[in-house]
Amino acid sequence: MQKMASYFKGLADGNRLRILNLLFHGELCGCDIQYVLNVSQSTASRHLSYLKNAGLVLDRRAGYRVYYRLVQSGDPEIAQLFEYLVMTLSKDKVSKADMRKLREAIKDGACTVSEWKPLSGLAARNLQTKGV
Amino acid sequence: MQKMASYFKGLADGNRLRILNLLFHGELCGCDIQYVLNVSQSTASRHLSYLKNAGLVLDRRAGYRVYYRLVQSGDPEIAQLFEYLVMTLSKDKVSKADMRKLREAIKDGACTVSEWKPLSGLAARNLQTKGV
DNA sequence: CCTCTTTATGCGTTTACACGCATCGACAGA
DNA sequence: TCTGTCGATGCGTGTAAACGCATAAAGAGG
Repeated sequence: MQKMASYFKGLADGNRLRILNLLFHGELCGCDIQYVLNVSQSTASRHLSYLKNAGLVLDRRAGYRVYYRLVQSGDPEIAQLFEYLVMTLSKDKVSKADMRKLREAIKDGACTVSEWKPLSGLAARNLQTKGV
Repeated sequence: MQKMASYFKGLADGNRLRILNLLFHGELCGCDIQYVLNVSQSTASRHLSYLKNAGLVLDRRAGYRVYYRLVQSGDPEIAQLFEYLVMTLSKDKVSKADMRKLREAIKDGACTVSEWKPLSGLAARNLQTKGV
């Protein structure tokens, strides 16, 4: 019961739902998530922290990046929850826009799924985000 | 997206999950919910309020009681969410205990589903709850 | 060692819960 | 109208969350 509440606490925020929606696409590093959501770095990091603590997301360090991924169905309850989320979020307007933005970013050289071209599009995008 | 987050906010608390679990049984008045959860009256009332505002629960006044029920699938997203909850909560230890307590209460004369025996077991239970 | 990129965290501010106590308001029945 | 039962709400307290800014920490690569 407390575990269930913890899962739902993790989902009880628009930004975190957007993050999960992106992670259904696959493993992502923090900077790409920050870029798509267009929030401050600390906000992105903290939301990822909450998702980890809620037991919904795992992370993995690779160099100076950290890659985040969904917990892989240790729990049947989580697996079914993710099924529900995929089904529901896929119809959402914001989710669709985020996915488009993510695909664009990947095409331009984001650092997804460990096969990133280092420091190509990313640095430029960060400058852009900061309005420089 | 914001609507989804609102639903999950409604579910992000153990007591509210317990309430929803009870409401899967059917319409219930506030006093019975308070009795089963064994929380203060204000706590029960406020949680019911949150569930209403989250768009998960409806209420109906009948005399000096208010009956609460689940929103009936106006939204396919809610219907599927409830399906998930029924499936998941039914396996939970606390949920099972609550359901047992509710059935006992109904047998003893609680005011469920509009066919209540007025003021029989209920007043006694309230005194009991208050430790008198 | 120094610098750059990425991520985590301390700080302050604001808002939202969570809880019980006490009280008010709504209603039914005498 | 008076009383009893229910439910909502104002109040105070304590905790947690959300956000950005600034800074530290981790790692890569000169």
